[in-house]
Amino acid sequence: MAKNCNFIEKLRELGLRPTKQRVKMCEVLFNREKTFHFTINDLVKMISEEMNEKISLATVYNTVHAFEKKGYLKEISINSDKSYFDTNTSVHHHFYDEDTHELIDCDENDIDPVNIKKNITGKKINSVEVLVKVESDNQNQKKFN
Amino acid sequence: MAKNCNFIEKLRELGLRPTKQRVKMCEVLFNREKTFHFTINDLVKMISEEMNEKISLATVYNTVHAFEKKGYLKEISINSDKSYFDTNTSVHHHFYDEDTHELIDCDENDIDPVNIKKNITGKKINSVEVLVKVESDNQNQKKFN
DNA sequence: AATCTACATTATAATAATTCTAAACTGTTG
DNA sequence: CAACAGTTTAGAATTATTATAATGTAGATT
Repeated sequence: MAKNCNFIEKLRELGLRPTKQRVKMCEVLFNREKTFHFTINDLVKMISEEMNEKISLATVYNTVHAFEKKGYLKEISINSDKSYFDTNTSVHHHFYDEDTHELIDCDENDIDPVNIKKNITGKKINSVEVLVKVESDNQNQKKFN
Repeated sequence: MAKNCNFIEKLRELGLRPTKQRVKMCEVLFNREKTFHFTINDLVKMISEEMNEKISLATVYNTVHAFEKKGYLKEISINSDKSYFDTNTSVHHHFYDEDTHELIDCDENDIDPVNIKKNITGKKINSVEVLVKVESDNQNQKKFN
């Protein structure tokens, strides 16, 4: 769909210099049909699979945070040892599969809007996130220990 | 309220040896009117303030996880660099103050139950958590930069 | 096109949270 | 009270992330 030159233009619009590392990361992150979730580690793997040259880990962190600050990535809250990011930056909720550690988007229609009747005085709401933790439902399959 | 001997008895019931470290941690965590939130760091500080002897960091981690596994502590999801725990293990939601990094219980009546209309097939729901991120609402107070 | 400069990248070190390890210690059981 | 399994401990190891400081480069200026 979008070609490199588009990313170059887009980066410039955002006030980010279109370095080859950033353009590459745009391709990996945004040049696809569907949005997806990833950890920094996932992303490093994806990049190295699609590339002969390597992008430094520090650059991956820097660029992910730059894209996040510009609103093109969203960090997702999971109590875990690592951060998850989402290329879907719209307001939506998640299932988290505790078996596979996979993060899955909730369809907008699958969870009714959360009704917050009372907020904390003097504070404004920045975001409302629902995290539904799920696990395989194998009643038959007993664990050995 | 509950005295040491009660904690000793309680620990034994749970199949946890009532070592002096565990009893001490019970006092710090559960011997109070209100439930509260803490990080491991907070807890270590609380313990050292109330004690002449120290409890090893590894033991604090071990014991917190033991209590969590037994269902007397709950880990709370916040995208952050550290884990938050809650001595309130009932189903309830949270406000997270992004200014102060404070975690505040939602009153049960302040958020309507979350209605999940469609789950993932073959999976059972372990938990549903709402996290409402808030920030001070000072329209008047402009930021310099 | 050569030069300049602020912004970027990089390898590496540093930090922080957490887990692992293996030795020493201690409730509990017989 | 002896024995053993479960615990604690200090410190090392691991993992995720951020900081540092030298080098590289995009884009403006000459």
